[in-house]
Amino acid sequence: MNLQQPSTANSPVIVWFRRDLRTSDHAALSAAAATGHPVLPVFVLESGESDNGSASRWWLHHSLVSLRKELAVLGLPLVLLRGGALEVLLGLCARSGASEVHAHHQYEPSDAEREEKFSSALSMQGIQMHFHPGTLLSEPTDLRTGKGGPFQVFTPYWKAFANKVRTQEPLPSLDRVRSFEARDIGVSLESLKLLPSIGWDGGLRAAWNPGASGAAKNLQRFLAGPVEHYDSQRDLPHVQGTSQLSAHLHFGEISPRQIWHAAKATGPTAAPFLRQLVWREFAHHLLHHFPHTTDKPLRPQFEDFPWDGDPSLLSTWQKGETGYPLVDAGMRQLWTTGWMHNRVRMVAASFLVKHLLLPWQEGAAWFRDTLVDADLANNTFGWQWTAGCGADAAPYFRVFNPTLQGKKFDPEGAYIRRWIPELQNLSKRWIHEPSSAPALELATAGVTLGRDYPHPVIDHAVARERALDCYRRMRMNNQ
DNA sequence: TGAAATGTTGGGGCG
DNA sequence: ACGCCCCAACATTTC
Repeated sequence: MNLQQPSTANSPVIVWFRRDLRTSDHAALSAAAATGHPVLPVFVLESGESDNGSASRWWLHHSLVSLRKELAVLGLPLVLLRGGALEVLLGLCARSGASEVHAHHQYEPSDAEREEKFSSALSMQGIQMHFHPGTLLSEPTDLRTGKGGPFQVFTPYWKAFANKVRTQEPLPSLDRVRSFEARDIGVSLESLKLLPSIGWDGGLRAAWNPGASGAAKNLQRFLAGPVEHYDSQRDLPHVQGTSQLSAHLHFGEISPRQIWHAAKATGPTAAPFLRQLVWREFAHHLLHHFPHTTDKPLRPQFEDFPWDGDPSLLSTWQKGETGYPLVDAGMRQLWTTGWMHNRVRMVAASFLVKHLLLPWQEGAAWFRDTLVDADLANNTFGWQWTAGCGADAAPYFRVFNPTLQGKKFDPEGAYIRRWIPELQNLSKRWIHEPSSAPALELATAGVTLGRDYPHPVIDHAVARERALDCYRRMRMNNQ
């Protein structure tokens, strides 16, 4: 039976916005516009989405505000709906008489299967569903090892990427687009309740400007200077030496190929930064081929690793009260701004799994809850890398010394002072190890350990030995 | 995209 | 002048 609705020149084409909240270099929007039909942009808030931490929801709210403005420039509305996307889209097609839906692919576990399901369910109703690439520079299945399997080590992946992937130029920008009259359809942005009910979001507002224009601004700032010294400065947490694009990229407010081409145009010095973009590709490649790694270690010998640290220390870590300044500064930066410098992420994450012996899954969950850039693929990859149980992983015996990392990457203590004001007046000699500072130094700086700033929750040398011991035991058990 | 322990070397103080 | 020792600086190995 043919259920196809009569498609007229006035029947709309729906653009289903997902994590691609931009109007430039937007394959789905461009394809819809090219049909000549009126275009109906829609965003569907689904419950139970993986990125539903409060910080992430805050970002989404403001990103939708921004998208609505951008669409208005093209003469388009943005319809907001909530519920299961399939039901919602079917309903919207029926109501508006649409016969085509365009969207970008997404790449989290079960997305591929789900997109299959969408395509067939919609085609049953005579509606064409088109999923476009555009969220990544390469599809997760594009690159294969010589043996035909997925990569598990970055360097060979990087080589294959450099050899095979040709990144297209971004799409030409759109002029006005024919719009579909969407009156009386959809709900208000406020009713999505994405904003926090109590005002804890001041730090986020001060730090970020969600949306495509904020993304463009960060890219421009980065390419105007920091990109040149990226290799040496990206590890300094008190310097704005990184692109600050992670959250914008996660929500698709800017496309990876826009970044790729803009960076490349600045010359050969952009190479280290471009390589960093390919880590994102690698993380998505891994998650696609090993979807179970969101909660299980990639390397099976870690299945029953004894993560038997004191569970009460999880909240100590979350609050930034471990007594190790670099770890605490990072955790407080995260809580306040929804973001943490990457070098500090490595140190703070290593501290949770190796010093505190708490499961990396707990850390990953906390990061998903609090990061504005919370991204399942990147986050999963990063945590497994840190714990030593993932792809291209840090060997387990590589235990970061948070004090040394502080001295090395924050030699003046500027980052510590920014996020731990109670240590403000401690000299750079002692700011990374207040618990070793002479009593006079502490007194002069007005710091009483245990009152103003905590004693270390565990001694570094002791923790290191304990972690190495667990590793040795695991190796024994797997022989 | 470590850190700590251990090993090696070479300059200089000193008898 | 010579050998001995100390130890800082660097290199290598181990976890």
